[in-house]
Amino acid sequence: MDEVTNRRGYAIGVMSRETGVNIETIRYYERIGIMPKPDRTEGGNRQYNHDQLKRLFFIKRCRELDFSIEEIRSLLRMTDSQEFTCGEVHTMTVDHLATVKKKVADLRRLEKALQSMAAECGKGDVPDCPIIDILFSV
Amino acid sequence: MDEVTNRRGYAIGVMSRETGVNIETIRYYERIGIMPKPDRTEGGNRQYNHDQLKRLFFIKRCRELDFSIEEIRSLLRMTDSQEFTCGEVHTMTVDHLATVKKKVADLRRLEKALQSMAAECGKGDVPDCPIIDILFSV
DNA sequence: ATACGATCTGTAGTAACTACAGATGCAAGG
DNA sequence: CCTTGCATCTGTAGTTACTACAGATCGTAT
Repeated sequence: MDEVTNRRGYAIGVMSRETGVNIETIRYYERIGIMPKPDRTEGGNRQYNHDQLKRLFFIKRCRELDFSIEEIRSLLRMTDSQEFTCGEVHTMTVDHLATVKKKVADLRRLEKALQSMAAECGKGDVPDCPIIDILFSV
Repeated sequence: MDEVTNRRGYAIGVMSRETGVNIETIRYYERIGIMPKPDRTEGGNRQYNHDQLKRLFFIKRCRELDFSIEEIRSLLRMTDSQEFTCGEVHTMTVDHLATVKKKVADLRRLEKALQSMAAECGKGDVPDCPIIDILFSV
Protein backbone atom coordinates (compact mmCIF):
# COMPACT_ATOMS: atom_id res chain seq x y z
CA MET A 1 0.00 0.00 0.00
CA ASP A 2 3.04 2.32 0.00
CA GLU A 3 4.61 4.22 -2.85
CA VAL A 4 6.69 1.27 -3.91
CA THR A 5 3.67 -0.95 -4.13
CA ASN A 6 1.91 1.69 -6.19
CA ARG A 7 4.86 2.02 -8.47
CA ARG A 8 4.68 -1.72 -8.96
CA GLY A 9 1.22 -1.36 -10.42
CA TYR A 10 -2.10 -3.07 -9.95
CA ALA A 11 -2.50 -6.75 -9.24
CA ILE A 12 -5.18 -8.55 -11.21
CA GLY A 13 -7.48 -8.57 -8.18
CA VAL A 14 -7.27 -4.79 -7.98
CA MET A 15 -8.09 -4.49 -11.67
CA SER A 16 -11.06 -6.74 -11.12
CA ARG A 17 -12.36 -4.79 -8.13
CA GLU A 18 -11.87 -1.43 -9.86
CA THR A 19 -13.61 -2.32 -13.09
CA GLY A 20 -15.99 -5.02 -12.00
CA VAL A 21 -14.53 -7.39 -14.56
CA ASN A 22 -14.03 -10.94 -13.28
CA ILE A 23 -10.42 -12.07 -12.84
CA GLU A 24 -10.87 -15.05 -15.12
CA THR A 25 -12.33 -12.72 -17.73
CA ILE A 26 -9.32 -10.40 -17.56
CA ARG A 27 -7.03 -13.33 -18.25
CA TYR A 28 -9.36 -14.39 -21.03
CA TYR A 29 -9.11 -10.92 -22.60
CA GLU A 30 -5.34 -11.25 -22.52
CA ARG A 31 -5.51 -14.67 -24.15
CA ILE A 32 -7.66 -13.41 -27.02
CA GLY A 33 -5.46 -10.36 -27.43
CA ILE A 34 -7.63 -7.39 -26.53
CA MET A 35 -5.71 -6.76 -23.32
CA PRO A 36 -1.89 -6.61 -23.57
CA LYS A 37 0.41 -8.96 -21.73
CA PRO A 38 1.23 -7.01 -18.56
CA ASP A 39 4.48 -6.89 -16.63
CA ARG A 40 5.08 -9.60 -14.08
CA THR A 41 6.46 -9.63 -10.57
CA GLU A 42 9.55 -11.75 -9.96
CA GLY A 43 7.25 -14.51 -8.85
CA GLY A 44 5.18 -14.28 -12.00
CA ASN A 45 2.08 -12.38 -10.90
CA ARG A 46 0.59 -9.86 -13.33
CA GLN A 47 1.19 -6.16 -12.64
CA TYR A 48 -0.93 -3.71 -14.59
CA ASN A 49 -0.46 0.02 -15.16
CA HIS A 50 -2.93 2.87 -15.39
CA ASP A 51 -3.31 2.75 -19.17
CA GLN A 52 -4.20 -0.88 -18.94
CA LEU A 53 -6.78 -0.06 -16.30
CA LYS A 54 -8.31 2.52 -18.63
CA ARG A 55 -8.33 0.01 -21.45
CA LEU A 56 -10.15 -2.53 -19.32
CA PHE A 57 -12.73 0.10 -18.37
CA PHE A 58 -13.20 0.85 -22.05
CA ILE A 59 -13.80 -2.82 -22.81
CA LYS A 60 -16.19 -3.11 -19.90
CA ARG A 61 -18.26 -0.16 -21.05
CA CYS A 62 -18.39 -1.43 -24.60
CA ARG A 63 -19.57 -4.84 -23.36
CA GLU A 64 -22.25 -3.10 -21.31
CA LEU A 65 -23.33 -1.45 -24.53
CA ASP A 66 -23.48 -4.93 -26.01
CA PHE A 67 -20.69 -4.44 -28.52
CA SER A 68 -19.26 -7.81 -29.49
CA ILE A 69 -15.65 -8.66 -28.74
CA GLU A 70 -14.87 -8.32 -32.44
CA GLU A 71 -16.42 -4.86 -32.57
CA ILE A 72 -14.38 -3.90 -29.53
CA ARG A 73 -11.28 -5.31 -31.18
CA SER A 74 -11.92 -3.01 -34.16
CA LEU A 75 -12.43 0.03 -31.94
CA LEU A 76 -9.24 -0.73 -30.05
CA ARG A 77 -7.27 -1.27 -33.26
CA MET A 78 -8.42 2.18 -34.34
CA THR A 79 -7.51 3.89 -31.11
CA ASP A 80 -4.21 2.01 -30.86
CA SER A 81 -3.13 3.05 -34.33
CA GLN A 82 -4.38 6.60 -33.74
CA GLU A 83 -5.52 6.43 -37.33
CA PHE A 84 -9.22 6.58 -36.86
CA THR A 85 -11.67 9.29 -37.67
CA CYS A 86 -14.72 10.32 -35.80
CA GLY A 87 -16.77 9.31 -38.82
CA GLU A 88 -15.60 5.70 -38.64
CA VAL A 89 -16.48 5.43 -34.99
CA HIS A 90 -19.83 7.05 -35.65
CA THR A 91 -20.56 4.49 -38.35
CA MET A 92 -19.77 1.60 -36.04
CA THR A 93 -21.96 3.08 -33.34
CA VAL A 94 -24.89 3.63 -35.67
CA ASP A 95 -24.55 0.13 -37.14
CA HIS A 96 -24.55 -1.29 -33.68
CA LEU A 97 -27.52 0.83 -32.74
CA ALA A 98 -29.41 -0.65 -35.66
CA THR A 99 -28.85 -4.22 -34.46
CA VAL A 100 -29.92 -3.24 -30.96
CA LYS A 101 -33.08 -1.66 -32.31
CA LYS A 102 -33.85 -4.79 -34.25
CA LYS A 103 -33.39 -6.91 -31.14
CA VAL A 104 -35.77 -4.64 -29.23
CA ALA A 105 -38.38 -4.90 -31.96
CA ASP A 106 -38.08 -8.70 -32.06
CA LEU A 107 -38.41 -8.99 -28.32
CA ARG A 108 -41.42 -6.71 -28.20
CA ARG A 109 -43.26 -8.81 -30.75
CA LEU A 110 -42.39 -11.82 -28.68
CA GLU A 111 -43.51 -10.10 -25.51
CA LYS A 112 -46.89 -9.42 -27.08
CA ALA A 113 -47.28 -13.01 -28.21
CA LEU A 114 -46.52 -14.33 -24.74
CA GLN A 115 -48.83 -11.80 -23.19
CA SER A 116 -51.78 -12.75 -25.34
CA MET A 117 -51.10 -16.43 -24.76
CA ALA A 118 -51.04 -15.90 -21.02
CA ALA A 119 -54.22 -13.85 -21.20
CA GLU A 120 -56.14 -16.64 -22.89
CA CYS A 121 -55.25 -19.04 -20.16
CA GLY A 122 -57.66 -19.94 -17.40
CA LYS A 123 -54.77 -20.87 -15.09
CA GLY A 124 -56.95 -23.68 -13.89
CA ASP A 125 -56.13 -26.91 -12.18
CA VAL A 126 -57.10 -28.74 -15.34
CA PRO A 127 -55.02 -30.51 -17.96
CA ASP A 128 -56.58 -28.49 -20.73
CA CYS A 129 -54.43 -25.58 -21.68
CA PRO A 130 -54.86 -23.09 -24.50
CA ILE A 131 -51.14 -22.28 -24.40
CA ILE A 132 -50.20 -25.86 -25.12
CA ASP A 133 -52.96 -26.07 -27.71
CA ILE A 134 -51.56 -23.08 -29.56
CA LEU A 135 -48.03 -24.38 -29.45
CA PHE A 136 -48.96 -27.89 -30.47
CA SER A 137 -51.36 -27.15 -33.29
CA VAL A 138 -50.27 -28.03 -36.79
CA MET B 1 -44.42 -39.87 -53.26
CA ASP B 2 -47.01 -42.67 -53.28
CA GLU B 3 -48.97 -44.18 -50.44
CA VAL B 4 -46.18 -46.51 -49.50
CA THR B 5 -43.69 -43.69 -49.29
CA ASN B 6 -46.11 -41.76 -47.11
CA ARG B 7 -46.61 -44.76 -44.89
CA ARG B 8 -42.86 -44.88 -44.52
CA GLY B 9 -42.88 -41.45 -42.98
CA TYR B 10 -40.94 -38.28 -43.43
CA ALA B 11 -37.23 -38.15 -44.16
CA ILE B 12 -35.21 -35.67 -42.15
CA GLY B 13 -35.02 -33.31 -45.12
CA VAL B 14 -38.82 -33.20 -45.29
CA MET B 15 -39.00 -32.46 -41.57
CA SER B 16 -36.55 -29.66 -42.07
CA ARG B 17 -38.43 -28.14 -45.01
CA GLU B 18 -41.78 -28.40 -43.26
CA THR B 19 -40.71 -26.81 -40.00
CA GLY B 20 -37.84 -24.62 -41.07
CA VAL B 21 -35.57 -26.34 -38.57
CA ASN B 22 -32.09 -27.09 -39.87
CA ILE B 23 -31.27 -30.77 -40.44
CA GLU B 24 -28.24 -30.62 -38.17
CA THR B 25 -30.41 -29.05 -35.50
CA ILE B 26 -32.97 -31.84 -35.73
CA ARG B 27 -30.22 -34.40 -35.13
CA TYR B 28 -28.95 -32.20 -32.30
CA TYR B 29 -32.41 -32.21 -30.70
CA GLU B 30 -32.38 -35.99 -30.86
CA ARG B 31 -28.93 -36.13 -29.28
CA ILE B 32 -30.00 -33.96 -26.34
CA GLY B 33 -33.21 -35.93 -25.96
CA ILE B 34 -36.01 -33.48 -26.76
CA MET B 35 -36.82 -35.29 -30.01
CA PRO B 36 -37.26 -39.08 -29.84
CA LYS B 37 -35.12 -41.52 -31.77
CA PRO B 38 -37.16 -42.10 -34.93
CA ASP B 39 -37.58 -45.29 -36.94
CA ARG B 40 -34.97 -46.05 -39.54
CA THR B 41 -35.09 -47.35 -43.08
CA GLU B 42 -33.22 -50.58 -43.80
CA GLY B 43 -30.29 -48.48 -44.88
CA GLY B 44 -30.35 -46.49 -41.66
CA ASN B 45 -31.99 -43.21 -42.66
CA ARG B 46 -34.34 -41.57 -40.17
CA GLN B 47 -38.09 -41.85 -40.83
CA TYR B 48 -40.34 -39.59 -38.81
CA ASN B 49 -44.08 -39.80 -38.21
CA HIS B 50 -46.72 -37.12 -37.90
CA ASP B 51 -46.54 -36.84 -34.11
CA GLN B 52 -42.85 -36.22 -34.35
CA LEU B 53 -43.48 -33.53 -36.92
CA LYS B 54 -45.92 -31.86 -34.53
CA ARG B 55 -43.37 -32.11 -31.75
CA LEU B 56 -40.72 -30.45 -33.85
CA PHE B 57 -43.15 -27.64 -34.72
CA PHE B 58 -43.82 -27.19 -31.02
CA ILE B 59 -40.11 -26.90 -30.29
CA LYS B 60 -39.66 -24.49 -33.17
CA ARG B 61 -42.42 -22.21 -31.92
CA CYS B 62 -41.10 -22.26 -28.39
CA ARG B 63 -37.64 -21.33 -29.63
CA GLU B 64 -39.15 -18.49 -31.64
CA LEU B 65 -40.69 -17.34 -28.37
CA ASP B 66 -37.18 -17.50 -26.94
CA PHE B 67 -37.89 -20.30 -24.48
CA SER B 68 -34.63 -22.04 -23.56
CA ILE B 69 -34.09 -25.68 -24.38
CA GLU B 70 -34.44 -26.51 -20.70
CA GLU B 71 -37.76 -24.69 -20.51
CA ILE B 72 -38.91 -26.57 -23.58
CA ARG B 73 -37.74 -29.80 -22.01
CA SER B 74 -39.95 -29.04 -19.01
CA LEU B 75 -42.94 -28.24 -21.15
CA LEU B 76 -42.46 -31.45 -23.13
CA ARG B 77 -42.07 -33.51 -19.98
CA MET B 78 -45.40 -32.11 -18.83
CA THR B 79 -47.20 -32.81 -22.07
CA ASP B 80 -45.57 -36.24 -22.40
CA SER B 81 -46.67 -37.30 -18.95
CA GLN B 82 -50.12 -35.78 -19.47
CA GLU B 83 -49.83 -34.72 -15.87
CA PHE B 84 -49.68 -31.00 -16.26
CA THR B 85 -52.19 -28.38 -15.37
CA CYS B 86 -53.01 -25.22 -17.17
CA GLY B 87 -51.81 -23.31 -14.13
CA GLU B 88 -48.30 -24.76 -14.37
CA VAL B 89 -48.01 -23.84 -18.00
CA HIS B 90 -49.34 -20.38 -17.25
CA THR B 91 -46.69 -19.91 -14.56
CA MET B 92 -43.89 -20.87 -16.91
CA THR B 93 -45.23 -18.53 -19.55
CA VAL B 94 -45.52 -15.61 -17.16
CA ASP B 95 -42.04 -16.24 -15.73
CA HIS B 96 -40.64 -16.30 -19.21
CA LEU B 97 -42.54 -13.14 -20.07
CA ALA B 98 -40.86 -11.43 -17.14
CA THR B 99 -37.36 -12.27 -18.38
CA VAL B 100 -38.30 -11.08 -21.86
CA LYS B 101 -39.59 -7.81 -20.43
CA LYS B 102 -36.37 -7.32 -18.55
CA LYS B 103 -34.35 -7.92 -21.69
CA VAL B 104 -36.44 -5.33 -23.52
CA ALA B 105 -35.90 -2.80 -20.76
CA ASP B 106 -32.14 -3.41 -20.73
CA LEU B 107 -31.87 -3.09 -24.46
CA ARG B 108 -33.89 0.13 -24.51
CA ARG B 109 -31.60 1.77 -21.98
CA LEU B 110 -28.70 0.66 -24.09
CA GLU B 111 -30.38 1.97 -27.22
CA LYS B 112 -30.76 5.39 -25.62
CA ALA B 113 -27.12 5.46 -24.54
CA LEU B 114 -25.94 4.64 -28.03
CA GLN B 115 -28.31 7.17 -29.52
CA SER B 116 -27.09 10.02 -27.37
CA MET B 117 -23.48 9.07 -28.02
CA ALA B 118 -24.10 9.07 -31.75
CA ALA B 119 -25.88 12.41 -31.49
CA GLU B 120 -22.89 14.06 -29.85
CA CYS B 121 -20.64 13.01 -32.64
CA GLY B 122 -19.60 15.41 -35.39
CA LYS B 123 -18.98 12.47 -37.76
CA GLY B 124 -16.02 14.42 -39.01
CA ASP B 125 -12.87 13.37 -40.79
CA VAL B 126 -10.92 14.15 -37.64
CA PRO B 127 -9.30 11.89 -35.08
CA ASP B 128 -11.12 13.59 -32.27
CA CYS B 129 -14.18 11.67 -31.27
CA PRO B 130 -16.57 12.25 -28.41
CA ILE B 131 -17.66 8.63 -28.52
CA ILE B 132 -14.15 7.39 -27.88
CA ASP B 133 -13.68 10.10 -25.27
CA ILE B 134 -16.72 8.91 -23.38
CA LEU B 135 -15.72 5.30 -23.54
CA PHE B 136 -12.10 5.96 -22.61
CA SER B 137 -12.56 8.38 -19.75
CA VAL B 138 -11.71 7.16 -16.26
C1' DA C 1 8.65 -19.77 10.11
C1' DT C 2 4.11 -20.24 9.02
C1' DA C 3 -0.37 -19.57 7.71
C1' DC C 4 -3.56 -18.05 4.45
C1' DG C 5 -5.45 -15.53 0.86
C1' DA C 6 -4.19 -14.17 -4.00
C1' DT C 7 -2.57 -15.72 -8.31
C1' DC C 8 -0.73 -18.93 -11.46
C1' DT C 9 -1.42 -22.37 -15.72
C1' DG C 10 -4.08 -25.32 -18.29
C1' DT C 11 -8.12 -27.58 -19.37
C1' DA C 12 -12.98 -28.37 -19.65
C1' DG C 13 -17.68 -26.88 -19.33
C1' DT C 14 -21.76 -23.68 -20.61
C1' DA C 15 -25.97 -22.67 -24.59
C1' DA C 16 -27.64 -23.75 -28.83
C1' DC C 17 -26.34 -24.64 -32.51
C1' DT C 18 -23.31 -24.93 -37.11
C1' DA C 19 -19.86 -26.89 -40.09
C1' DC C 20 -17.28 -29.89 -41.80
C1' DA C 21 -15.11 -34.84 -43.59
C1' DG C 22 -15.62 -39.06 -45.41
C1' DA C 23 -18.71 -42.73 -46.01
C1' DT C 24 -23.21 -44.62 -47.40
C1' DG C 25 -28.33 -44.57 -48.93
C1' DC C 26 -31.64 -44.13 -52.31
C1' DA C 27 -34.33 -43.00 -56.41
C1' DA C 28 -34.46 -41.87 -61.34
C1' DG C 29 -32.62 -42.26 -66.11
C1' DG C 30 -30.44 -44.95 -69.59
C1' DC D 1 -28.60 -53.65 -64.16
C1' DC D 2 -25.82 -49.76 -63.63
C1' DT D 3 -24.62 -45.18 -62.99
C1' DT D 4 -25.27 -40.55 -61.46
C1' DG D 5 -26.03 -37.43 -58.01
C1' DC D 6 -28.47 -35.56 -54.29
C1' DA D 7 -29.74 -36.92 -49.42
C1' DT D 8 -28.25 -38.82 -45.09
C1' DC D 9 -25.23 -40.93 -42.11
C1' DT D 10 -21.71 -40.62 -37.90
C1' DG D 11 -18.50 -38.28 -35.33
C1' DT D 12 -15.88 -34.46 -34.20
C1' DA D 13 -14.66 -29.73 -33.81
C1' DG D 14 -15.79 -24.83 -34.04
C1' DT D 15 -18.68 -20.72 -32.62
C1' DT D 16 -19.41 -16.59 -28.53
C1' DA D 17 -18.04 -14.85 -24.28
C1' DC D 18 -17.16 -16.39 -20.57
C1' DT D 19 -16.97 -19.41 -16.09
C1' DA D 20 -15.22 -23.10 -13.22
C1' DC D 21 -12.39 -25.93 -11.63
C1' DA D 22 -7.62 -28.53 -9.93
C1' DG D 23 -3.37 -28.38 -8.19
C1' DA D 24 0.53 -25.60 -7.68
C1' DT D 25 3.00 -21.31 -6.43
C1' DC D 26 3.27 -16.29 -4.65
C1' DG D 27 3.22 -12.82 -1.33
C1' DT D 28 2.52 -10.83 2.99
C1' DA D 29 1.11 -10.37 7.78
C1' DT D 30 2.12 -12.30 12.15
